[in-house]
Amino acid sequence: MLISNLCVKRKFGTVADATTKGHKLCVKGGYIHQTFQGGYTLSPLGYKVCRNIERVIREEMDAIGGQEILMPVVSGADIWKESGRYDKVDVLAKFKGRSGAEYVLNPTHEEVVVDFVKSVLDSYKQMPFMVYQIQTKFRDELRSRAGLVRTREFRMKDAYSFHTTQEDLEQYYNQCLQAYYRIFKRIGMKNVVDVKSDNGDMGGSISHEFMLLHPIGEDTVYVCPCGFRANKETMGESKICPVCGKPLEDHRGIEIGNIFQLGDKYSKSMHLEYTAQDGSKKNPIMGCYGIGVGRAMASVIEESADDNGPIWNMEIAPYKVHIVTMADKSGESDKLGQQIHDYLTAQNVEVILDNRDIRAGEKFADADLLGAPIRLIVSPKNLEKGEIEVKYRHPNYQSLPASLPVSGFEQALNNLLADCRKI
RNA sequence: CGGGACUUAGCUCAGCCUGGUAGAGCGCUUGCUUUGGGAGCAAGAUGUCGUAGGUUCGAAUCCUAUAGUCCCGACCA
Repeated sequence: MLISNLCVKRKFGTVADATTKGHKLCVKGGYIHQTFQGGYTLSPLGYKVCRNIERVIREEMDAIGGQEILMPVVSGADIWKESGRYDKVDVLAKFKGRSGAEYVLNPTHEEVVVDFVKSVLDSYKQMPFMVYQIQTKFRDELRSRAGLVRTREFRMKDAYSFHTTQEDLEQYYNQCLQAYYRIFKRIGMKNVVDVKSDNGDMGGSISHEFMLLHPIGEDTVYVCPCGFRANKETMGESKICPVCGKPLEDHRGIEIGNIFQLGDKYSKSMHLEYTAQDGSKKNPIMGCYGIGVGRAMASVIEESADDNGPIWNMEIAPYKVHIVTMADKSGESDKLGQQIHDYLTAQNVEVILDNRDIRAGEKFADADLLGAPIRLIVSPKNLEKGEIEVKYRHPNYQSLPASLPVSGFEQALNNLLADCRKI
């Protein structure tokens, strides 16, 4: 891809209405564009990051036996009335069709998934299983905030598991909890903790929130050096650790995921039954597991960025390699830049080439905003030495080579990419 | 949903108090000079001044209504 053709507008100067560093960089770098209050269009750049995060999520969900499905954004009001949540969930957006039929925009999909599973589940022999989707949610919140951190429409991974016993649910719930840590680590989050939380309108018993500890977070997390953690709601007024009795530390947290043990709340209210081994009809025990994809993306930028732009890792960077060619009257730099670009494209490596006839400073500033982990600088100065200069955006890569040979760059680049993926 | 602020060029804003027919910087187009961290000079294009009413000879400017956006708070499966 040529940077001049990239359908992304990077901006100079002040970004009005952006209050956090990450939000500013998302707008400045052209990752997102606000379409309405709480609703964003993802540019090719933003959507690449989003899809990379989703790929990691899919791999980890599949690894614990998840089966991907796709449910509709809209559903009839009937299933929400059946579950009893139609008048209870105030973020539920309701509307009517021309015929007067009542619809909802699903803010979460317990009702829809139970309706689906009713069409599938007959016997205890089919359980346990988990289905998940990555799809758009709409929640009619009164206010959005900080770009993708808090929106009204957003991409979400929501997973639902079905079990014959509470013990089986708990075992799977812990598996899922571990999978969540793997996901957050792979997409480059550093300071993530899980805290016990209140189930609220979701019902059920145990639930955990995954919090990225960060000053811009909207939630308060209490953390004890002994390892105990809880969110403010579940602790009430107490600020003393119930485990060791020491005072708890306050942290702000961004809630990037949550998992719930739902029990039989939905399977019972919506009459989802299976035939047990003894021939009796029973309601499955359910768990549900959510991750906000856009919020995860915003959180990574908040946590890992410098003043010039986001710092992506190899898993989620929109482009892995960013080639900058410098002014060169002989045309040799552009020629080699194009060769490297074509080689990487053929290798299925996401690469972007900046061969614009503009000053170096603007190219570097743009490269910082795109945040590719590997930057190759092709210039007359470097060509004289027979080298391609390499710069790394991610601090973990700084020990890697600072240059590659021009002759045989293919092999050297392959090795470098392999090394980067390992770190 | 309570409190506060805002809406003028693609973006960031000035102009409004004191009414007289639209401005700057950035971006964009063209040319020349530049070219290792957002360059310089010159020329050029771009607006129903959020929308609808009202006052007035005349409204971006004053009045009313309405829509949208932002911030703080509350809310948040």
